[in-house]
Amino acid sequence: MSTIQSVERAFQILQAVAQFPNEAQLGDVAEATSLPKSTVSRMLTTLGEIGAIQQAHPGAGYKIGRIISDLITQPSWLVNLAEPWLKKLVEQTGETATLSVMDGDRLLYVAQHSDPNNNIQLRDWTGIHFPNLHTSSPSKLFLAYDPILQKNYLARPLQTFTENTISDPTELAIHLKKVKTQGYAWVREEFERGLAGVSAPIFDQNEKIVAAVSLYGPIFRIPPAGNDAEFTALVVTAASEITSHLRG
Amino acid sequence: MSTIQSVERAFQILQAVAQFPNEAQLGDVAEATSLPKSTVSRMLTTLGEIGAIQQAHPGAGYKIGRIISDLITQPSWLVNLAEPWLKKLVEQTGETATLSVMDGDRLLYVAQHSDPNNNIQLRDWTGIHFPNLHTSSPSKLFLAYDPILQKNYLARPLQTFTENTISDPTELAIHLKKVKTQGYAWVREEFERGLAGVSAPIFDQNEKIVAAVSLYGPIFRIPPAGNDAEFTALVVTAASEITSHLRG
DNA sequence: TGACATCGTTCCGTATCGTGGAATATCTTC
DNA sequence: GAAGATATTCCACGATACGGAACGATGTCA
Repeated sequence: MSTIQSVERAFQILQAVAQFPNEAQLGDVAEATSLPKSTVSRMLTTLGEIGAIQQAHPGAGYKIGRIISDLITQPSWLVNLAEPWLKKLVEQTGETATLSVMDGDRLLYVAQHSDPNNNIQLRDWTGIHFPNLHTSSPSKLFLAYDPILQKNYLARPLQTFTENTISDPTELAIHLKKVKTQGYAWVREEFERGLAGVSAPIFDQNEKIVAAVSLYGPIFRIPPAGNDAEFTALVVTAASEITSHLRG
Repeated sequence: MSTIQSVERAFQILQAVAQFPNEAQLGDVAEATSLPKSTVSRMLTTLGEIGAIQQAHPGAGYKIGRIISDLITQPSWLVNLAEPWLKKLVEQTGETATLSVMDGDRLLYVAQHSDPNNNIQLRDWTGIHFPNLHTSSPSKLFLAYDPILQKNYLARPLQTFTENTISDPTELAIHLKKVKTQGYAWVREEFERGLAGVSAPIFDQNEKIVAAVSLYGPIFRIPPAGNDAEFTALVVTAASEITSHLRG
């Protein structure tokens, strides 16, 4: 099948604009793409109206517009549903809020929000599949509430990452029983030094865990064990409200 | 001026694809955009060849392609030139390497690289204009080497951010003299708790400072004062090599 | 196995759209 | 005010994109 020349040209122009260090002039783009200035002008006008290209003010140079970055943020209904609660947790604590689900036998992070003004940030886990279920708080919840998953997981060797990692299967089973009883899970430097957080489960109408809400941060900002009740309650409440919303 | 329908349609299709939680089917996109399937098919083929849309395999659903995210990374000649050294610093230390320049009377971060495997990350400063020159290590260098900038800056009140901020103009002038003598600048929690790093200057052929290379991280991972010579030397060496390259 | 439904691809006549050179408008510099 | 540079607009034209129809591939069901 043939392709569409105008669309190919539009992306040539976008890539040319993206290559300029600051802002591109129309003549620069025409030169870079070997297209007539009238063609480039019409393309830039179209891309400008779409929002794929922007100018600080009329007459200013051109640069890549916000629409391009918006295309990479791919929401889903659960991500959309949970977003207000994740943002509220960030507002309340300044720490990083995430949403995760199980995808096969690995945890999948599907959304992450954080305070953009914090210099110390967690890396963005969105889209990442995490196999080491015993070392992260959301996946501990899935292990706690899903006996089949837990049985299969404990049958495998548990890798040790830090001195805090719970690698003994018996010890982990006891720990997961406690997680289920209390209805939330903590990790403190069990996967990596400096990283701590708490998670709470989101259930569907069949009382089945479908997702987990988490609040993470660098350990020096996270309340220590024994003094974390308020912080924990925020996450448990958020997850509980999302569950209620999910049930209708 | 008129706009280009095909380009508008292409972005309609991209936005439709972006809205699907997992992968979009051709029929889904046709429905979402109210376009005939043959039109959508031709568009998806074109966007696929460009790389703006991708399929895991033929017959699989469609999702946003890598080209879109590439458009947001905007290099410049200095950014391109410095990139190998910034990446090397990240490899050597695991910390965050940045490149910054002065833009008017504010510091501008133009590039940042970090180890993607670190959970504790610095937020991305790229594109940010930073006015508080006395609290960041690259801008201390500009203050140290540019007497006019220093004179004008010291004439203004210096804001205090932490107990480590040097807010007294006399004390700052003495500190900047030392920075110029030693040829690098450190900050340790002078702007925000937990944040520390070192910077070294890049000079042009006229011995004028044009940019600064920095290596930042959370303070618990950064070598303490008195034990930072090796860490400092890595940055000074990188900046010196870039200067040599710049000079030809 | 055959019928049927659904999805995606390809074809092709048509006319709409995108083209690009030229003219014009705007802005900056001297 | 003139000259130069940059960007915008116009418009005749034909090349391109269009979309319905036909077709091929795949999956489901009796």
